[in-house]
Amino acid sequence: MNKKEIHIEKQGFPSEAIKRLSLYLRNLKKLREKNIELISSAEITQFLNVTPCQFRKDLSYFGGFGKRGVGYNVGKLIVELDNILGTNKEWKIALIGVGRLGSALLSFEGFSEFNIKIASAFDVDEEKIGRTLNGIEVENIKDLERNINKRKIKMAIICTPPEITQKLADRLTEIGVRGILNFAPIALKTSRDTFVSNVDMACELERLIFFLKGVEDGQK
Amino acid sequence: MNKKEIHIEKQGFPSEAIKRLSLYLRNLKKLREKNIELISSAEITQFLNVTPCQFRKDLSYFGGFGKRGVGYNVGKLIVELDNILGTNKEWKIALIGVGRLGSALLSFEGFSEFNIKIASAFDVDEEKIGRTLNGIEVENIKDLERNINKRKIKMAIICTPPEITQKLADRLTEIGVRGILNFAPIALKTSRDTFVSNVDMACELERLIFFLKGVEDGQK
DNA sequence: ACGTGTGAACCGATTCACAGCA
DNA sequence: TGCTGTGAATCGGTTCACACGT
Repeated sequence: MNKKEIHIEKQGFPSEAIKRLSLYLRNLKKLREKNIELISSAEITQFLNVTPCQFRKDLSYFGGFGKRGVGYNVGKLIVELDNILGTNKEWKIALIGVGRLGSALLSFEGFSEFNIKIASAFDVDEEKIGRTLNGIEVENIKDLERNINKRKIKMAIICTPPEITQKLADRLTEIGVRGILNFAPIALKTSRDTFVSNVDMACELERLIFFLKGVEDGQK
Repeated sequence: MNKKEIHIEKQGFPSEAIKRLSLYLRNLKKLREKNIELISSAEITQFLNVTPCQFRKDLSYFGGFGKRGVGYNVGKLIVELDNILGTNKEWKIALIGVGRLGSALLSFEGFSEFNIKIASAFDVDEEKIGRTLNGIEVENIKDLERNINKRKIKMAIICTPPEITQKLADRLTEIGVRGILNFAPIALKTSRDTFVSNVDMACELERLIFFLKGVEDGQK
């Protein structure tokens, strides 16, 4: 997944910074649970793969949330980040393709920490349609447009076979879905105002192998 | 997931280029199936989110595989990329954490196109240990070191709860695992010579939401 | 003439270094 | 003094533009 897949006007901050803000938010919430109220950029980045400087820079794109000579108030910063990221209201997402990966994602706990809720699931398979998984009824993909419109859903996760993914993405953008997280091994083409994030697990592994191979070759 | 998570010495080419090579390889194989023998950089990148120029540049890091004024021979380029990426020999991977996501990955077809084979699976859950999923027997995580060493496995996919992930990564690097694909929502810290790729689905979605939110706010 | 291969120019992201404030 | 906030410097990756080979 990659910044270039997200089509955005110039923003003044790197798109990767947003992913890091999510990371910070998650960790701040852990700190709050431990009743830690104050934290410096050096302390919080200690366990993330981020430099203190980058942490401060990322925050500075959105404002000055710390106190010089002191650090950041954990509770206050959580509120700010919740605001910036939109985590303070629930976001409904449709999931398309209830195969193994799809059903794993349906029951993935990790989304809830960011107030993300899978609100609809679709599949082509008659076997799956009508069944309920993790509280969500699997619907017929023929009803995609109708149901997504009805529920005013603006985001989708695609985990279908690659052959049908592009057409699906076209249908989704057609009805106003503006964010797509794509797990199918294909690079989606979408209009400029739709944000796509491709997670290509095979390519990811492939890259690891490449670097591993380099090490092994070097040892020979 | 992100270039900075991979610890590498200066290579002279961007780490992202490797992911793109995988993408090219996958598409070249599709072209070969359609009996297309010759392709230009402009033609192949038409359906990928890559410019012709970037395609040529990516290849040029590893050599000149095309013919000027002509294009690239599909079959020949596949052989070259297979070589560069190490896809010409089978890679064994261990999978740790056979929850919903883990078992989805165990049966993910997409790895085979790159000659990637999940060779071992581990879990802590007594219920799961001993069961066979997609031809792989789930083993007790206590036997992690013994079995990974025995099978000379150098790579792992982690899909455990985040609390135990760091310790697991430490155990893995300890016994010589040098590549980790991490799905747990935590930024792993590892030694310099271990390559880690973090796939953090929640942060990924969070970023989509951020940009969507921007659009909606703009409309108000 | 055509499409590749590549040094140079450009652009965006990260890091540095220090001014500013508690 | 200590840590934040930020313009400036640096670094790395992408894109440009054209020389080169077929």
